[in-house]
Amino acid sequence: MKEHNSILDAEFFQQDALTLAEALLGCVLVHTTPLGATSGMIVETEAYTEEDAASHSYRGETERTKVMFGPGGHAYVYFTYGMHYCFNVVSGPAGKGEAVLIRALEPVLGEDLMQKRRGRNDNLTNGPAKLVQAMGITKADYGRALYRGDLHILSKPLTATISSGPRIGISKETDKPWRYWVSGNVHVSK
DNA sequence: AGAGCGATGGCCT
DNA sequence: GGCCATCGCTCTA
Repeated sequence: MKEHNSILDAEFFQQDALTLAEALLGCVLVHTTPLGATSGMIVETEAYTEEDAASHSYRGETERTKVMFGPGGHAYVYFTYGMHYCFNVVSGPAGKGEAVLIRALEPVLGEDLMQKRRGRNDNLTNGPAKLVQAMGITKADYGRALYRGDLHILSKPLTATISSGPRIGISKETDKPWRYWVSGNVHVSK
């Protein structure tokens, strides 16, 4: 049994994307920058695998997706819709192109800094691009190790119930219930 | 409360 | 050239 509130180690991220997507619920994402620290409990995730037509890794390794094919425990940050970034946790062993998209957080620390970064005082982290902005994550964090350093995840026991269902904003593989969220949590997107 | 849509750029066919 | 793992504003109710 892992110690509560300890930093998730490299081994933890070697789990397959579906297992990891569920295991990350309740854990706390922490980012410390010169501006201060922000953190939030992960309340919504989505799994993407190599055999999955909705996954960026589906068409093989490219310059953009190469980190997905590396070992688990690194950040996959991608740019979308011309103006937003999303943050994924790479999962599984090296050679497998899979990752977990972090879709929503419940703010824990540094809510004031989140408000400043977002330029508003509501809807801080209830969506994948929103939480990236609130946490101060950028494209420079692409490939960054999450098992050490200023961007990491703390293990946390989750007492709440987990729900699952189809992923959001995709047009393929919509039958796969690979989106997981903390049941009833107000910060889940939608 | 919910639908419609514009902004804006990289990636893939 | 078309498609997006999005967000937030605006319009209608």
